[in-house]
Amino acid sequence: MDNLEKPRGGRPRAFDPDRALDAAMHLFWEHGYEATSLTMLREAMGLTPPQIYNAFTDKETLFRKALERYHQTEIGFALEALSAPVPTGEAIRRLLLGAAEAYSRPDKPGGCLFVSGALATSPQAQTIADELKTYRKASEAAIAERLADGKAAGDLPEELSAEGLAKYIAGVMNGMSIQARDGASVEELRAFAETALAALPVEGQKPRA
Amino acid sequence: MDNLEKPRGGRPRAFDPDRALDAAMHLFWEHGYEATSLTMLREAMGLTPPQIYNAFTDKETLFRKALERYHQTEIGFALEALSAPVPTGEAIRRLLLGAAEAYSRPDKPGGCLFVSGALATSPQAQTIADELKTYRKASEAAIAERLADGKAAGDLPEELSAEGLAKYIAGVMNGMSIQARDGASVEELRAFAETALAALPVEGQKPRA
DNA sequence: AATTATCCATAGCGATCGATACGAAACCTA
DNA sequence: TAGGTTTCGTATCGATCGCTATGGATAATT
Repeated sequence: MDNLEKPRGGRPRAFDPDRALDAAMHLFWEHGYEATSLTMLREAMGLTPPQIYNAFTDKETLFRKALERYHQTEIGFALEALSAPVPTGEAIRRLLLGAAEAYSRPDKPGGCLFVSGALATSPQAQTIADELKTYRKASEAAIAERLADGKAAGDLPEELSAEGLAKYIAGVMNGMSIQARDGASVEELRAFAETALAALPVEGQKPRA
Repeated sequence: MDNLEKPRGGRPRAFDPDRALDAAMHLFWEHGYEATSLTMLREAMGLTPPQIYNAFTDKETLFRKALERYHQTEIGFALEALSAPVPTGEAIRRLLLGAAEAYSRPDKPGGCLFVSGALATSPQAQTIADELKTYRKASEAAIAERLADGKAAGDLPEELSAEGLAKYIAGVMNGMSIQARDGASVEELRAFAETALAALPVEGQKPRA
């Protein structure tokens, strides 16, 4: 962490890098990497260009740090759901319902930054698109691992493909992200999640109905 | 259609507008609206800027015509599936399996133009993003209508929400679009579709297995 | 052949993009 | 207090963005 190891001397920063990064993250979340201009970042972060470049190197590095911050502050529900000591079906249920909440917060941009941050880009930003794909693939892999554990625990049928089902669950979350961006409410996303859960090969502890 | 009513006189076009529009469509499909520059369009369409602007007015109009062309030439499977004289479950099945094919053609960009064309944009391109959202909402509405017909025909339980299930199916297709963009094969997308179909409240005519 | 209309190619428009040069200001160490 | 280091604010940089002015070329119409 750069902002922890103050080397020595020099004029102190006149702003809080974490607050600035937070503003940048929300802007990237809303408009994506390429469509977010330095002018927009300047206004949202309340900084001058040299302040931004001195603290975050360049736009690409700023975006990557925004990704890290998003991962740490906005989608903890995922790791929580996948690591909770509950049956596999319940874990996936918490994952999808958590996404329903996280993708439709009123004070946040809709959907997931990992999806809307850079889906279609210019050739110059291909590395950014690849980075986001890596994040999405990592999520999918984490789900697959949880499902494999579920198979080992007897929660899921032995003949099931953990990778295949993980692709479905990750894809459902991506679809929820698009629906959220189209204005779906948290209730609609929850209903979406419940419907998606019906496809799981587990004896669903159905919602109280 | 402008290209049908030749008014009279004048020097004839030295290019085929439909071929040029096709090249533009594929470029927008791959890179999205904003990230596709006029330079890229020039090279792909084999035209000079004045030729493009004379034939298609401006970049935004060109994109809108590309959307129409995409709708007409690339996703006929959807209307076909929804209007086929088959039970509702089979219609949705054809819809999702058709999407699996259409989103992973080797000679085409992955996914759906209506999703990747403009998901996160600059404020200047908000109208374009809204236009794409309108297309997505229209697809969802078409599915909801087919589901309502299915309820009337007794294919689906009466207490089911056609709109809610349509949101799920449309969202699943959006999710498949993202997965296709991440390199999912047609087989993986078909498996995705089959899993998603298991959530439908119909006696599934399961795949021959 | 003369007129009119449309398209072609060359060149370049103003605006915005991401990123910086510069020198003054503000802190620490010695 | 002097030296060293970092950030500050101001003013831009060259490149690319979408787009167009201009004038010659090629057709149908009269």
